[in-house]
Amino acid sequence: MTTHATSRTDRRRATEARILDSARGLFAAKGFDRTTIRAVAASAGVDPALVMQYFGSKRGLFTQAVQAPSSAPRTSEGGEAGDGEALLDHLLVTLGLKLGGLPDGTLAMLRSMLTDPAAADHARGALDRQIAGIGDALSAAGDAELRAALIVTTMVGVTIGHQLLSLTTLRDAPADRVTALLRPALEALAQPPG
Amino acid sequence: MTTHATSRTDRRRATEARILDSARGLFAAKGFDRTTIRAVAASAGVDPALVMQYFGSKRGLFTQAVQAPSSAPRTSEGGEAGDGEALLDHLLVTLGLKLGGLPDGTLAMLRSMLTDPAAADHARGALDRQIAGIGDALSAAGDAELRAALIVTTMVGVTIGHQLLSLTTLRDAPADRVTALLRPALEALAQPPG
DNA sequence: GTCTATAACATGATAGAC
DNA sequence: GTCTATCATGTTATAGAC
Repeated sequence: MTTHATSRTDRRRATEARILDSARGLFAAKGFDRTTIRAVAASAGVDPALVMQYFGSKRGLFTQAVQAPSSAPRTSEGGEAGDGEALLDHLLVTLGLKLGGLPDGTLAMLRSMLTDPAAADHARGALDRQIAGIGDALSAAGDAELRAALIVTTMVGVTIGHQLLSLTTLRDAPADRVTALLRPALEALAQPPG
Repeated sequence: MTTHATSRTDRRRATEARILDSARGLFAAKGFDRTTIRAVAASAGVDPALVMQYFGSKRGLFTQAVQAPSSAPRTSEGGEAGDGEALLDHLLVTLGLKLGGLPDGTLAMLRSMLTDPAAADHARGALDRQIAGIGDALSAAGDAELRAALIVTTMVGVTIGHQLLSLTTLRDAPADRVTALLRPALEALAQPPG
């Protein structure tokens, strides 16, 4: 009778994943401070102490939850090759996906980054890296990195307005219309001044 | 001996203002959740109970703190007249001021709006109103309001990246260079597509 | 291995002495 | 009017029973 279809460590991994899913969802919806271990445990159907046993602390749970691979598309952390035109296409496609719905891990970080210093550090690092990558691709003239920063912050602003604030005008606008209107603006930022 | 230079109600108003100033600063720096009544009272040099006596609740304190006139320039909640060109100038000047330093009341709202539902409602209302105003000024073709929303969210994103996240590239960039680079992008958003 | 019980602490709010 | 003392609650985290 020791041959079960699900071994002990399998079950352990399963509940661990269930806890991480619940945590991601709650962190994304309410942010770090307002998400309690109790609520995560209840949502996952386990005891609060078990969450602590597995992840050590609330911060550890948050870190693992936002970094976990989960089952969602990556957020373009890969090759930033090609010329400016291809780069813009890539950015707009990425933004289109973002507007369609961001993975909970990213939402959790976005929501917490203004009030939780650790999340702020994490977000700052990720955005700075993205800015550096785009800045390299825009290496044409001076101010390339500053222009890259404005491109990134623009997309962050639109994403926040749409996903986290639900601004009425943005909420029910089709994603492709948003990207179409945004394209000339990003092109202007991608081009060197003068 | 009843003729003091500062009457009783004068002193009351003075300490009330001091409490509001401390609250604004802390709410701006740490957000609603992580700002405690005790910390506000300590910063203002009064007893925590006095803060409750004056403002009833933490929420009441927050509301009065962010809405208080304070001694800072208004955030362009006034006449949105003129043609598109003048509007853009106005927006860029406003953004330039924002980059120079936002009033604590506005910072407090920006910082808390992603995690505190009440602050989110307040911010959504203010931004929706601003979008409607700009949308009227852009009444040229269709999508005017959506383009206005993108203009506003762009500025919000840049402001957050600069003031709240301190993205390294944006932090030490001169404000006038930022506005100069941003102008063509906002112009592109202000113009009807086609 | 899992959960009950509780420790240890911080917070917002209240009541009552001075 | 101002502050001391406290309540009631909710939090993370720990120890020990099952």
